[in-house]
Amino acid sequence: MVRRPVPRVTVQRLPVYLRCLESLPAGQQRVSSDELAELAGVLGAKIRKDLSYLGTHGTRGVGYDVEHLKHEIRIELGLTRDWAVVIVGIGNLGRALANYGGFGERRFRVVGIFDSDPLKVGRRVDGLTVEPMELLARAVTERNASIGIVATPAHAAQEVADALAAAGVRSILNFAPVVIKPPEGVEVRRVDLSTELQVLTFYLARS
Amino acid sequence: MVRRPVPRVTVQRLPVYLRCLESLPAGQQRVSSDELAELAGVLGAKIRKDLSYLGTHGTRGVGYDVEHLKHEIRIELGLTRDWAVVIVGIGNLGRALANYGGFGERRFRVVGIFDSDPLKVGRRVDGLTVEPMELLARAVTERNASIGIVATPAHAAQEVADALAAAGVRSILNFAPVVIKPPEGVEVRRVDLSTELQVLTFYLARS
DNA sequence: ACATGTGAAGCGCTTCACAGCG
DNA sequence: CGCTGTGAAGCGCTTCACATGT
Repeated sequence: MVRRPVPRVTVQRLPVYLRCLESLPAGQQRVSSDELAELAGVLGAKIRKDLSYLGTHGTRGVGYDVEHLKHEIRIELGLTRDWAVVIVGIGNLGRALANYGGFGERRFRVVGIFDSDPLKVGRRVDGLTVEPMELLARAVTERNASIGIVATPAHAAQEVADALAAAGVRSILNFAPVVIKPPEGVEVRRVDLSTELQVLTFYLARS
Repeated sequence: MVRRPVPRVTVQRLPVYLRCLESLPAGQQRVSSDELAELAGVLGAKIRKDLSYLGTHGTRGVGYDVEHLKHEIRIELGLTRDWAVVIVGIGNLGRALANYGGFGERRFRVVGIFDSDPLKVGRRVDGLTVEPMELLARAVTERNASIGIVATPAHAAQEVADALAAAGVRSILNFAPVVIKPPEGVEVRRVDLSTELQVLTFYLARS
């Protein structure tokens, strides 16, 4: 019960657990590890082990208090404060992300959208105006953005990531179909439609 | 050198390796594991181990033949034939996916786009017309779709996944922010913007 | 000389199984 | 009794280190 470091795989599951908890009926006060596991598509033992890293206390013979557990996970994930996000690359995907409603629910605020194409600069997307890349650095600083979303074509992604890092962004979510070399001190995660489809065809091709 | 089963993690990296190989200068004939590793952001030993599962043969002292290796990986991933894809849910994200250019390069063909909203049915998106859900089952069969993309709101995702499975789809890529219970015999993968952002804030919150 | 291919060691995560506690 | 919390075992992946082959 000492506070061991939280394994990366556990961190990746916590948002899922949180969402499952939020999907429970409004009146439900308690939940067992097996019940939550069913919703999350894992085994009960994994839920208990994962939650044990948070030092969370359920009640033996009873289960977990839903509200308390949600609160614990939110604290762990840093969701008790707002996070300012900038999006670079306002093509189809960037526009979809800018319009994505899910940001607000989780206290992510899109504070700037940027594109290098002069034809796109000035357009309005979901209440924001597309700004030129020249304004990125100042915007990140002044609006205190710590997360950058890269939705550019592959060839521009590394340069944009470096620019975001230089501007002070500490976390990058990369939607460009390319591996970015993480700038020093910056956490990069990749979301890659094309890769996911190819994993699916691997299994399709041999079944 | 017997053909052991390819580990899941290796399958997930093969598309990345393929993309890195394709990004090499046109004239380059050979590549070493360390060189490819640098591009892919991994260690050389991992490349060699991963490729060993394919029974691929590099040349000791020299490296891998680029064209041959690309071909081997494409075969392994089932990318030597076309795959028909249907997209369900034509909101911002679904529209962005329908417009996504990367499909064609990898031999994925979008053969149908569907939405339950009568106001969206009939609209044209990137050369396709949005069809009503009632036509999904027949379309999957007649157009021989094996992959379904779920881009609906969370509350509709399970139902849509089940409908896709019933229609004969064997692989589903789920963009809805919810865990889908995989229908019997169907491989489901999840792509989740909100989850990824929350993983980032976990690390932001403690640095 | 050089880079691959691979046993073996190391590491981290999953799952088991049950002690502990309400 | 029921469900959590957790050592311990099991499993799969990563990394090492070097024998192997050109």
